[in-house]
Amino acid sequence: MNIYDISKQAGVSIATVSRVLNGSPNVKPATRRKVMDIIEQYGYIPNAFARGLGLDTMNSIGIMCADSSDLYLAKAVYYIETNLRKSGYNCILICSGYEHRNKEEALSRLLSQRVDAVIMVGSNYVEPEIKDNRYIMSAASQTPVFLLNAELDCPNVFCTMCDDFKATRSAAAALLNSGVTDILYLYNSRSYSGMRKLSGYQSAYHMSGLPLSNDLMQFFDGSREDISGVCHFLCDLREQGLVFHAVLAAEDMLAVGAIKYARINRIAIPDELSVIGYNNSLLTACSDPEITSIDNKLETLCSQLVRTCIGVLNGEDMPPKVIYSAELVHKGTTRLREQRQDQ
Amino acid sequence: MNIYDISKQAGVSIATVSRVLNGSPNVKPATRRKVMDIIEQYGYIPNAFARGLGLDTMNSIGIMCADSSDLYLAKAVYYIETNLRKSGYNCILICSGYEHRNKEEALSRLLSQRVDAVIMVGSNYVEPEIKDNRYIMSAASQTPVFLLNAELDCPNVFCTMCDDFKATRSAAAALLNSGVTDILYLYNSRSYSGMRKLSGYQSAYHMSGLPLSNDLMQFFDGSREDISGVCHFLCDLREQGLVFHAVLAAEDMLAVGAIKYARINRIAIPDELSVIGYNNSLLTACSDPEITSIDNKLETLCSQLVRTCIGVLNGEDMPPKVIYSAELVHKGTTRLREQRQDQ
DNA sequence: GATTATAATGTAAACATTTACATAAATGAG
DNA sequence: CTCATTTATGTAAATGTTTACATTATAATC
Repeated sequence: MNIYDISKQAGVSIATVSRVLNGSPNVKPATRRKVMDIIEQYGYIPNAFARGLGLDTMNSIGIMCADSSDLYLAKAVYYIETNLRKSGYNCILICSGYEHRNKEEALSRLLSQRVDAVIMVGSNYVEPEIKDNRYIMSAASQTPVFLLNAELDCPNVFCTMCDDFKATRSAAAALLNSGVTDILYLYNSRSYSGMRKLSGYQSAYHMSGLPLSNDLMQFFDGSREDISGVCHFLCDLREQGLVFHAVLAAEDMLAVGAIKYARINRIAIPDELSVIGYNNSLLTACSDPEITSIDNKLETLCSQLVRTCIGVLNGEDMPPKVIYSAELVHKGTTRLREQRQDQ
Repeated sequence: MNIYDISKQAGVSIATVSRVLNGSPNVKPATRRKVMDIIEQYGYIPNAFARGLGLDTMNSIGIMCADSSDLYLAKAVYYIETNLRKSGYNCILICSGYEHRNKEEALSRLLSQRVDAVIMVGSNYVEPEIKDNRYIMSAASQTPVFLLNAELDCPNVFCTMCDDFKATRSAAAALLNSGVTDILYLYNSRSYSGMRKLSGYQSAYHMSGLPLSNDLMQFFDGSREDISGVCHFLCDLREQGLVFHAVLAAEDMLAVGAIKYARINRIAIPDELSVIGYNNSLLTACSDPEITSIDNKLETLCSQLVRTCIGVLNGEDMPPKVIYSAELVHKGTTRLREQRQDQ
């Protein structure tokens, strides 16, 4: 069943059928009705591949993320897909994993599918080393690339992100202001944005004039689901004599691990230990007490990213970088003085 | 840049270029090398739409799920995508939401994209009423449909599922055996599988000969992220005088809510209240104590589903229904007697 | 009613592949 | 060296749309 069959049945040319199908205004209402009836009657669905060939697009957009089962990334994918679909786009999803080789492969796969755009979800797609981002720049020369939570200065690459530096600095400063001077910074990613967060933390110490020991910056090298691993990691640090009265975590799951650590060691929260997470995800609500966390406005970011994307695809002039501010959401694991808006 | 350009540069016909591209064995090694060189040199990527038109497939498979930001569904999508990609398929993801109308729309959207198969992720796609499943059956007449965690007897529909009935019955029976006779069954979905779980619970009471009050089966009508809503819901029940010494939850988030409820009311877990979740997700590890939960082998289910799918697409004869058994994973919120394997 | 402008429809080319079939080249057997 | 067989390559049709351009029908103007 193709457009010729329909045209024959309806007694019109294929051009007219095509026009009806595409809602062209230049069709006599009676003709439109006649054609529509035949289409309905036969349950005809136009061939999307032929359409793609003719128009050089199937209105599909590639979404890459390292691991869509990650709570945060999954939410991002959800928001992005939902927004794109409203504008008539379909999403091809690829979970690339965290290894460079696989990211590269995933990207080229999307390009060979001739997607209209590529959206890279997650800060892990941009590495601190420029040469590691070549593959993105090269892709961008063919197809516009949109980065969520990452920054890359390159033509045809559009970034939508939160100011992680400022957010982390602000959170650390709030802790320092409240009198906690030994904040353990716990992180699990050395991505561009991971390093920005770390810098924010360091900057808060700088600004306060307090000394910062390297021991207070700890990298947890484990799975993103291994909460008890985080807990043990902290227990080990404590046994090694490290003293800290706050944990500032680069991800909520690390903060959850810190809560467990505190409970095991009978450390009172927030009196003896403050904990701040990052992302303000569902995990913060599972814990008891609920975890103070930095909310980086994922939903806002995603809808802005999609807006930028649609704009670019419509040929509009769009800003290459949009930056939002994150917000510290106060819950039960901190007792901070009035939040100071630091510029 | 198309196949003609390449053929001209390489001094061969387009058929030969096509053969090289598709790894046909009937190409002289020297020719292959020559063509490959030109392809590399020009960075030629074959047009996927034209290929799709010629072959009537773009090797893409539609994945529908209600909400890919749901922890459990996100994991399923991840496993399925990863497995499909290994076999060379791309995934078009649509988050349909939970409403019938939108599910229907999502499905027809996938069909009009001419996917090779549709995978419906989540028990919510099959409703207890047969007429509500017409849209699936109708789709199946065009394209094979694969259901995860749902059951529908219809040609060209293939189900991969866990025996939720047995799993829930078994968990309830274990609680009853351990001496807890007032188990609150807490659920938040009336999907087919949701009702199967409920039946399992009821069956355990039946088998034990104990009476079962309707008040012990409670439907929580709220968001899947509203943990404190669950907590309040339980507090209200308690205030209304409902007595229960165990909560058997149809989803982990409900169990987390139960933990919060217990903490607020200073109810000791597991001594005064046992809690069992469902899915054995990350949430069970966030809670303290960690939550005993029914693990329905999501990873196994997903890889089996994909195996079935690939088999069907390869024209092999595949079983229309594959059922696995779930497993109760004992953690800190129960103290059960030796687990009895009930058939 | 003729002329012009506009609206509706049709024709045919273009999009870039795959593949059945035809043909040419290479290899092997006698 | 010839003929048969296998291997390699080429030709042309088929896939199902969209759309520029051509043509015809309709409406508007005088």
